[in-house]
Amino acid sequence: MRASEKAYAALRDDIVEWRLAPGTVLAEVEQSERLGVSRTPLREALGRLTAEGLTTPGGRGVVVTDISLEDIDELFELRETLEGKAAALAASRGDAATFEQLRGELVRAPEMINGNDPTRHEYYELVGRLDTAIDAAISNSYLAQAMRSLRVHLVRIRRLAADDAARLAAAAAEHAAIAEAIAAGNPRLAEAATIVHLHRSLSHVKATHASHHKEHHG
Amino acid sequence: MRASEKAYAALRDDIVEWRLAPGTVLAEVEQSERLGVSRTPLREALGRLTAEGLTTPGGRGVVVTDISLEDIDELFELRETLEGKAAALAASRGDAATFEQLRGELVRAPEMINGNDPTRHEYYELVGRLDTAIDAAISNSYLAQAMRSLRVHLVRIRRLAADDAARLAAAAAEHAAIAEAIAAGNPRLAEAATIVHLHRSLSHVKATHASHHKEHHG
DNA sequence: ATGAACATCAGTGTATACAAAGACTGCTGA
DNA sequence: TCAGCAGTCTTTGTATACACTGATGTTCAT
Repeated sequence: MRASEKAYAALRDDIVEWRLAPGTVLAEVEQSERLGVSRTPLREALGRLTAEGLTTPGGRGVVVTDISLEDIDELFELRETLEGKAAALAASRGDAATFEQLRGELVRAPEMINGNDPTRHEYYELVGRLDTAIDAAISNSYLAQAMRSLRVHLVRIRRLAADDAARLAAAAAEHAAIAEAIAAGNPRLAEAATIVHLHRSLSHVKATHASHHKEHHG
Repeated sequence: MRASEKAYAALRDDIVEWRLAPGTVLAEVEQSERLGVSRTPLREALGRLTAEGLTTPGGRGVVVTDISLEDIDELFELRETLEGKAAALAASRGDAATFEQLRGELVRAPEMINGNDPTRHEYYELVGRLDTAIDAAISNSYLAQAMRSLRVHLVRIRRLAADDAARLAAAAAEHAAIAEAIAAGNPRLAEAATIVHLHRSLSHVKATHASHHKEHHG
């Protein structure tokens, strides 16, 4: 594995998993020593992170960007636009059998969620497969790229919300509804189902974030 | 000016202005010598270009990405989604006086187009001001960023289309309609006006491209 | 003549040394 | 005591040397 790739993956992970808090300044020598690479590949990694919006060039060095509550609203506003359109396109252009299959798996998702894997790896992998299927179905590389660049930030936010079993089960049902609409070739329904799902996710995130805040400061 | 910035600006310009044709491989030593910078800042420039999608890592070195006719369709599909949403948000959140002012200027745009400046600098500057005003009005940095990253590719495409006076006058009228809808605070009308404008632009680009193709090969 | 193995080389990936810019500290003067 | 300034020192920006990889061509054996 290339050193720049290694540094990028490590830093990205540290930021997404909140091990590097927003506002942290990433000094080049400090990080290059910590990650065991030289400054050259480290700078390349920082450049990629900045391009993705996970870091931003601040006065001295790059700093980890903040995600405030307003940012989350903005993020979901864009996400609603992009994923709504993507779901509609997938319904128009996608292969019905593929999404019918995914719908079937999603309906049985509660079994995974209540299983004995605390990381819910199997569940998240299934949701990832739905994303991938939509990406492939829309056959629009620019839109797919735009959504990919958004997902980084979403993973970061997901880490803020407690992924309790109840919410996950509800989310699985919402995903199943999206898959069903796409399989049925109904663009407007697919878009609507996506928007409903995103709004519920947003409400959940904001509710959790508010309680976290209360817990820490109240 | 930093060397990396200089290299980035130069390469980006060369690609957007079609001086570097799609498929051209940008070898590091070759380009660094041509631009008078060392390999280190040049690599940073190539990284930024690749992040923006103007170049792509191909086997040996990075190559200038192609823009085919299908790509243009995909690009406008995403553009319709993003700019349609942006216009709607601007209508909801923007300041009416600002867009009323812009509408007035756009109505008088034909005078600029038929003026004696062959580059139509004044006209493009006015259209740019409309874009900027919309960016500011939506107050959504993620959406604004997504649109900015699209505009690079659009400039590249614009260079393909002949910007004849007739089309420019029509485009100005379409822009005026968008500004009017935003000033009136009518989101759905603003979105519709944007979609109409983009479709007409796309038709014009494709028509020009087709005739170019015919001219060269027929 | 053809195929395989090896050598050579072009070109990227990485490390490090050097240069420049900017911030912090301490001093001086009012 | 505080403002201004200079010096130093940290940190980024750039250049270059070195390492490694993959490709290409050549040679030798069959």
